[in-house]
Amino acid sequence: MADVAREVGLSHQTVSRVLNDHPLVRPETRERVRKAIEDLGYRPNSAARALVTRRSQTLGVITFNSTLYGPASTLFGIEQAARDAGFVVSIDSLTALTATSVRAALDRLAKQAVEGIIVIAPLSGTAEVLSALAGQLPAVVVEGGAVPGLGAVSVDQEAGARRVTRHLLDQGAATVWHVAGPGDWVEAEGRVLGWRRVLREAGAAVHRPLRGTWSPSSGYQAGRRLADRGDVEAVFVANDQMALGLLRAFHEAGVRVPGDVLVAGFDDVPEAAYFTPPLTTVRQDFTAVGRRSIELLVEQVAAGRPLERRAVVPVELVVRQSSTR
Amino acid sequence: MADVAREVGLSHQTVSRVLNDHPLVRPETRERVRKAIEDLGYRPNSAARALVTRRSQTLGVITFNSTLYGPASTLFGIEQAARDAGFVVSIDSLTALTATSVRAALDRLAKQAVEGIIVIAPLSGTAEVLSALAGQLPAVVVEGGAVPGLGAVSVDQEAGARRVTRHLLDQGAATVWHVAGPGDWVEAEGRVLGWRRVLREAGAAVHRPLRGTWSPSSGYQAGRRLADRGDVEAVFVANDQMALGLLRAFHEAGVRVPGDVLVAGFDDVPEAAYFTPPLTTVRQDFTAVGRRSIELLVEQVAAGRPLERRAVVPVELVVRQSSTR
DNA sequence: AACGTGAATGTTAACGCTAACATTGCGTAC
DNA sequence: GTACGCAATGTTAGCGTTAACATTCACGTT
Repeated sequence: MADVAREVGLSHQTVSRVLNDHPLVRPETRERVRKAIEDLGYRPNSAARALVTRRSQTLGVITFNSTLYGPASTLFGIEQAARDAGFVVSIDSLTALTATSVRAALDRLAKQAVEGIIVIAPLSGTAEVLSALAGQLPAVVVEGGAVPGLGAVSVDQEAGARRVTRHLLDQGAATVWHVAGPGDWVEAEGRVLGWRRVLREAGAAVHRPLRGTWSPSSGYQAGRRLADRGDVEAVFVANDQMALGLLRAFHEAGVRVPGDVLVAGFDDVPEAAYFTPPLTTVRQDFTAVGRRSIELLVEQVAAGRPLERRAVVPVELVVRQSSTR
Repeated sequence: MADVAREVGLSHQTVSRVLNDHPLVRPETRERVRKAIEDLGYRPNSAARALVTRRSQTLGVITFNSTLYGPASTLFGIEQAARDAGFVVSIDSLTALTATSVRAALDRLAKQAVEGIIVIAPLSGTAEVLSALAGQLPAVVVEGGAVPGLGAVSVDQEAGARRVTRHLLDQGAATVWHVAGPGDWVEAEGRVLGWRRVLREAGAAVHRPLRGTWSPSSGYQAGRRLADRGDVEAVFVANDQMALGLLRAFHEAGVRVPGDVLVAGFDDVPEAAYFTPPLTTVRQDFTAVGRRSIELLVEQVAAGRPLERRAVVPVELVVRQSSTR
């Protein structure tokens, strides 16, 4: 910076002013400084700036299962939005989702002096661990249940489940079976709730949901069991991956979809339209989730303290062959 | 730090020594300082440290299409390995892959004073843009072709393509058709090369590859065209997503797989085993790619300058129903 | 007893930047 | 013509850490 100042015959402070768009600099001076910066290839030292301003311009993201379509897309939205807001994103992905591992991740991010944190760790237990953060550091929880004093962004799981269940009933099914995700996942429970509510309202039989792990193989197993029953008319599977496994099991068992059984999933992964048959599903706008998370977080950072805020991202029912006769 | 020093009645420098595991500190003193740090909840200021050491402990990653299974998994491997090596990872994901956007990303990362960069941007053109980096900053290119003076990690695409093509021939096909990825992708070309070579060696007819975009819909279109021909015995599709689309097209056209046509893909996404029929494919160890990238990068960072290094990650043929009679 | 030696600790000065206050100089009012 | 105000720029200090050099002190050597 001193070099640039010398080059234009001004003080380093004026150079700093140009860099920070301070208004009290003559336009002509500003230009001269800009040119000198360019000529000398000067780059501001972010560590020095962070030291004196006490702002790292960094946001931390704790994520779990980041190779799945959903979290990966959310991460993508976060990164884009953070950049637009002038922040850099530091990722910390977990291999296991426990109180200890989340705490360790929080610790690592704190060490980096992040100004705020987004947690994509949709286990019900996460909320508790994070409540320690409330009042300390701005944070947003994605699909992690409500944490008093923090931001929360979630997809309207229940509405999606309701819509897809109603759709299956409308297609003539007497009732709808449900292959749920793991019980300790917030998203899984939201979907169970919506599904059950519609069945109750419609006076349809409510069978106990089958539990899967989100993986295709668990969907496959659920599919085998449902195929064996022989009295199933419609199945709402809690995500597209499991729905794929279920379709496979049905196919092997000679159960035709949608001929014998109607099937619907959740997520709308890019592959869903090309399953056999193309899968009816609920589209989640993961990128929007990422964007909204950053909005909520940046608001807190600007306020200089955590704030309780909530955002719900709407869903969209996508009807395809697997659920239409 | 001064507070800690005061607490134990020592100088701040001794505290610094404890923090940096300097040997010349009495074990007893070390313990006292550790305790005071704990008691006071002191956290070192990374900006101050970065300022004086001129080391940010940060590595940058430029990625493209990070919502796809491959890049997302690679990213995951990178993040894990970087953490183990004591580095923090800053992600910059691109929405478009052009010389300008890559340069902009490099610029943003440079501003963050990253100590090295990994580029997951598998277009042939990337190499040129990055060659400007050679000699400047340690960098590793993933699947981006060789860049003189930089590290490069790639999956052995050609070997994978050779193996899968030979497998299809072994199953009795007179020749193998190929649905390739976009021509400007390094991976796509590697697969074309391996495929063609095996056909040549076997004296089989080499048909012009059909070009897709990696997406299921492009695979679907290719599938329709191949189904129309009626003389196709086997197809090697350049990735699993396109293979899914192709399977769908075949299904609609009444072409049975593997009865009428043998099909194989590439990647081994988690869904592949549950396609209809389960898909023969080539497994890529994306996590290993991430790990190796960090190894190569850390080596350069330790050396204090870019080094030309190459790592090739092996592949594995996974035979499933789609290619076996 | 004086002296060197080396382990353990202390002191000082940067690192590159911004905040806060200080100075300059020019136009305007009286 | 002096005083004032305000825009534009300059000067100084300090953010929290580590590097480099300085000091102290215990101990063994001669």
